[in-house]
Amino acid sequence: MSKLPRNALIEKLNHLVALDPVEIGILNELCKENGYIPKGQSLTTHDFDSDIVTLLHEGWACRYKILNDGRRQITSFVLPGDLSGVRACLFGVTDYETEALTDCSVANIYGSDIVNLFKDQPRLAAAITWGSAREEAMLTERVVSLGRRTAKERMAHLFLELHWRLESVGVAERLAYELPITQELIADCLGLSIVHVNRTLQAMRKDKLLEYRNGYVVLKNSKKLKQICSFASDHLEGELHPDLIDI
Amino acid sequence: MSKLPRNALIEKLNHLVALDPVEIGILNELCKENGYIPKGQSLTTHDFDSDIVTLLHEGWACRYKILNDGRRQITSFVLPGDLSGVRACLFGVTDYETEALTDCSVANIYGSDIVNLFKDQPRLAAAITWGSAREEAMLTERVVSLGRRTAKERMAHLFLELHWRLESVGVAERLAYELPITQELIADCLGLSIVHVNRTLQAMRKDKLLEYRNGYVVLKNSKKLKQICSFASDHLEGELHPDLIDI
DNA sequence: AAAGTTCATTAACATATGTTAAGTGCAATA
DNA sequence: TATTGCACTTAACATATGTTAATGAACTTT
Repeated sequence: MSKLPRNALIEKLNHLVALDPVEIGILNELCKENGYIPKGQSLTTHDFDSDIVTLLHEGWACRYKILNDGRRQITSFVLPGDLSGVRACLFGVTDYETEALTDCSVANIYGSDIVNLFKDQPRLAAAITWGSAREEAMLTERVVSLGRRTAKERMAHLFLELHWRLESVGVAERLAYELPITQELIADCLGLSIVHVNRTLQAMRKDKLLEYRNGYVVLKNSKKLKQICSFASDHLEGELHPDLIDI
Repeated sequence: MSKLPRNALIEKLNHLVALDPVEIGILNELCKENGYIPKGQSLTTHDFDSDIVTLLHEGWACRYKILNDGRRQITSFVLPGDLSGVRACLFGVTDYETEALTDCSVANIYGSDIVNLFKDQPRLAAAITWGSAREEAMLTERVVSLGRRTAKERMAHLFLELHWRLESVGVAERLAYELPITQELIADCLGLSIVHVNRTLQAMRKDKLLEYRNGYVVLKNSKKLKQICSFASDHLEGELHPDLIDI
């Protein structure tokens, strides 16, 4: 048996439920088929026909929508341990495009295997549902940012959220991480212009809040950053309902 | 046996899966216990202790977050047929407050009954998951609005979305509906100031796009409204994965 | 090494939207 | 009938952020 790639999904779900060896085996079995997606390529599946859910092992992707005149809004970043295409798989609809921002190594999971979890493995199904719930929580936070936070606050929040997420799958250092994207992408995520992202970033540099150069972020003063945007991560934690723990 | 209230949840889920009589029976059984929540009261449950999921039969509520200096962002409106507190029930966390905007009639559902659906009724569990997925889709759309749409476009989108949702549970006329909320709430939903909401609203009135007076909305030119914000509802539809249909 | 790309940076200027504040109308209450 | 209060409206003014455009730095390609 060949060596398994480090499976960030398992690591992530393990925060929620203590997975038993059988469940870990099932997940590893699901993720058997590895794939590679070059930077720039689409990950979107639109219906049941291409019945594949993608698990990101390594790399970055993003979900976005484009308005008819070209304005783009990034709705979320897809990081290691995240699944892409669950909704398309379960319900045959997608409402956004997904694109690889770097070269990505992935696992291709058969949609029907995910579906079968719902029939046979309620604990794992619940854990995956929890992944979706966490994404909903992050979307909620993004709504708050875009609706009511200033540019600086949005920025602080994004950088902290990314750090938190990367840390929870073991891809960040204590106060730093690689951010392999352009300022234009940050702008499209935060609902700002690229020029204003640059301005804001420099102001934050000057204030010794963070460094961000050459695709590498250092949180210089994470306490202050958290104050600025009242960052909280507790709602991204969570635990399984008692009745679902023992099955 | 007393007469059951019209159950908007069943109506909504029925759009996704053709529920069989047994399933309808199960849902009605879940929703047996009726309740009443006066305007202004909180609906939020924060943990497993108050293990209750609320189904809104009649009335309006909203989810929101408040920043430390008082800025408020409404993240979603809760309409008849919507469940409140599913995430708190399954995972013991909430990340927003929920408040009744009008007097509400509800059903109180035991959280553990919802949990049991995951164990015993995969189709119903999937249908409820689909409800969450739909909410995620609406959140995504709100992110796009707040990030990249102008005030007028946001407004058009909100009014169309509300109409679409109310229609899908049979609470709207063909081109009109009751909107029992203030302009301040609309502002907090669209990330605008109350003054600018008023300005925009009047401009849209003058352009014969819509009427909105005395808590009653009339879409005067819904075709134009849809053009303005490129409104689409297909991603709110959806169907169940073939493998889940026959169980 | 020259030419072309892409991304970051800066400056000057434009504008959509926010803020403050005053006034109107209506419904609830006394 | 007077009074209060809340939501809506309007106007004058303020500002955070957008737009356009030019420049520089680092890479790639030829």
